Amino acid sequence: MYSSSANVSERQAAPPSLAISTVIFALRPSETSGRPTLWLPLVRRIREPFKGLWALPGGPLTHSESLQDAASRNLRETTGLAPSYLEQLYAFGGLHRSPTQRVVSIVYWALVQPTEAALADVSENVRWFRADRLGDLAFDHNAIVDYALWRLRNKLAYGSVAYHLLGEYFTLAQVREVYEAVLDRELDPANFRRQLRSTPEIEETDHFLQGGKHRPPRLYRFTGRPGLDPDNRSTL
Amino acid sequence: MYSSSANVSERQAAPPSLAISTVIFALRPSETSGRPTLWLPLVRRIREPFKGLWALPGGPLTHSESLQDAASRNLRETTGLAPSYLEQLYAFGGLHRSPTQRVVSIVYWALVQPTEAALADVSENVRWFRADRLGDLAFDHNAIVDYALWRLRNKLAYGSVAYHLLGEYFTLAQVREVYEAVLDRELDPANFRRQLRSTPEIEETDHFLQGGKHRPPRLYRFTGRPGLDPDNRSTL
DNA sequence: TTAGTTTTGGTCACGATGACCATAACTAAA
DNA sequence: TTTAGTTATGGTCATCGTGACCAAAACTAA
Repeated sequence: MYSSSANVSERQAAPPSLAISTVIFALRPSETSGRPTLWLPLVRRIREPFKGLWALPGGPLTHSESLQDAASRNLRETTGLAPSYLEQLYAFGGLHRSPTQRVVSIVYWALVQPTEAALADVSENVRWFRADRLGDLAFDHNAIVDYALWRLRNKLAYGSVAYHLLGEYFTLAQVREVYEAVLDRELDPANFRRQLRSTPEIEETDHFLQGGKHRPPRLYRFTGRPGLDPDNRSTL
Repeated sequence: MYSSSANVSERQAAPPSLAISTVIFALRPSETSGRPTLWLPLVRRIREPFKGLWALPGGPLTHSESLQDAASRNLRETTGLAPSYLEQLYAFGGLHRSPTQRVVSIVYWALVQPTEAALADVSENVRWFRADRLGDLAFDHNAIVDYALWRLRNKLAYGSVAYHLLGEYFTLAQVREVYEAVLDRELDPANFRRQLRSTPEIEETDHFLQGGKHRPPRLYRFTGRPGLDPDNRSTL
């Protein structure tokens, strides 16, 4: 995907190549505490440059698909996942991102629900990592993940994006755990509850989560629509 | 720039071409009311497609420059302007943006100060338009400008971007006029003043604006730095 | 029956905000 | 020189959202 058989002079003349990558977030229980934590899938590079290192899923842009379609396809092909949320993150085009070739990467970020994430393909060259323990990645992918995390935290604090990391029905405590995992700080249950109950996009249901160890919490559902990206504006 | 001499089959095989465009905002006094208003420069297309229509300044990405450098150069070449603020807006990659060729445009948006804007080149093929009276533009550039306006309003309400549309020294009323022009609603002078005086990035000076018709207002200056784009993170 | 934990509802002080009033300070006209 | 007009500036007041905190309700497990 990033490789080329052209020689140096031909590369100088050729336009920068265009690639699509995606940062995919999902919640998984921590091995230690069991509390939900942010994870993301990476693929191992099987060619130079950075052969053997882990990298974001990505690939070239096919001629017949839009940017968002390319990101969605890429996500499906590498991990078998269908995202519940997909948004463009940034176009990275620094001159020395790849040592062998000038590459401009248009990066998307996605959220997948835990039921989906459980079905994700895992193989020798595809593995999930905790978002806060990635190690050194190929290219500038560490900086890209950092920026994606920054965006996720922003969207979480401001917008209504947490529900795309959960199933259709959820308890308020589950939403709170998402916030606590992403923002990395504890939130007061009563105050958090008050805020969510004042947002019209959160709908109370008549069902309760059974089987817990304590008082059964009420189940809620999210009735809002995603934001207003240029890609998604046609549907409004 | 968007043209190609390749035939249909060659275009199918070729990768999508990559272009940089910029949405450039500046304040100019309205012809009618004299109050500051948002304007932006457009260039007339001299080739098909959309020959004769107005379009955003743009061009191809040179091999030896970063995305931001390309946007900056493009801005300078078409309008002679140096921006005081420059940020990536979005990568537009719909399949049918151009009828003759698949083009992916990475769009930046910029703010220029009024002293700069007064020096801007104007010619037969470069003209300034009021942002709210553009008419039909080439390609999907109307949608791009709409999105840029949305971003500008967001950054204005949240971040500290208004000062890049003003000179080094400004009165609080001038800042308020920027907000009123961009957000298109009147703001209470006393309340607006209270807010600005509570932001540490606004510094009071010992000078006053002379020559007005009424009580001379105090001059302030902005001491903050722009945000934290991926492009600008290295400088932090 | 009791202890332990979570869910849920409530109070309170505080800061930010919008609506509104009043005075200060300057220009321009009378 | 006086006066009217306009902006700049300072202030009050009610309201709302928020964080800190308390307490009862509801369920499980011992």
